[in-house]
Amino acid sequence: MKFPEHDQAQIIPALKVLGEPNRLRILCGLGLECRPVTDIINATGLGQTNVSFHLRVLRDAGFVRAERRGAFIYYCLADAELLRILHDLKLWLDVRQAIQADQVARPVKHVALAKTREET
Amino acid sequence: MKFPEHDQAQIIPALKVLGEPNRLRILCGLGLECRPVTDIINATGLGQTNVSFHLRVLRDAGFVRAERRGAFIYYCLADAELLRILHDLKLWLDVRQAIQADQVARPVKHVALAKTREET
DNA sequence: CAATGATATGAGTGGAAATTTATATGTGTG
DNA sequence: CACACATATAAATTTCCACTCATATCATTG
Repeated sequence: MKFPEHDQAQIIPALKVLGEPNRLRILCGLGLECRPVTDIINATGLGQTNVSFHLRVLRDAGFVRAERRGAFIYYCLADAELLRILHDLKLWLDVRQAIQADQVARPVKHVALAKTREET
Repeated sequence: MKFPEHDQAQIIPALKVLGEPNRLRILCGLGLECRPVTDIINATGLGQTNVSFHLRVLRDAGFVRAERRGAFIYYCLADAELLRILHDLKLWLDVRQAIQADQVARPVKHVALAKTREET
């Protein structure tokens, strides 16, 4: 599979947005059912201003939708499919970790970069 | 779909690693065929030390494999499947962008956050 | 083993991004 | 319309991370 720079440039911002712990937490805490900001603040324990900041980033990135109802503003996932993609990544990482654990377990000769001088 | 904090903690580092432009460029430039570092340096135009730094991050994350052959060290993708996941994300973003462009096109009433005072 | 080339590591620095502090905007309610 | 509440924005601060500079390690070759 090929991945031209143009496509890279497209996903980079998305990866940056998702790669921030509090932001991902907010995102994953959100379902498709919309919730007011105060809920999110309580659920996460983060400061109001901070939550607001992250919500804006998530909104700008198109990951969440905002909807005003009276004095409140409700947020929800723009598309739950995103979670599936993240889950895919998680599964891949699981497999990877298993493989690497295995490679460490039986001392195959693979790379020896940056060797610590034990025996010379 | 559910995404517990434990799973989030697992993917965060991966997202961080992938979210850096030069790193992603190195990764995507790499195929399954291994290449020595000098090749990567030339291909990217980055400094040797910088490339080395990013390669270490990629290696620690399990995204690339390193293999020594004589004085050279060859790097390649640990698993091309990763590119598929990134591609999945790209496709999702494509769809998202189309949807949002559409929503901007016809002025449906969605949110009006942070209104700029044009008419009052 | 001296010298050269390939790559890695460590300390230091600058800039960007996250968080906080302070304040503004917007909305129901008496 | 004044007040209280929900949320957003701006500026200031802190935290983090990519990049560079200097140097170390490792392998090859003479």
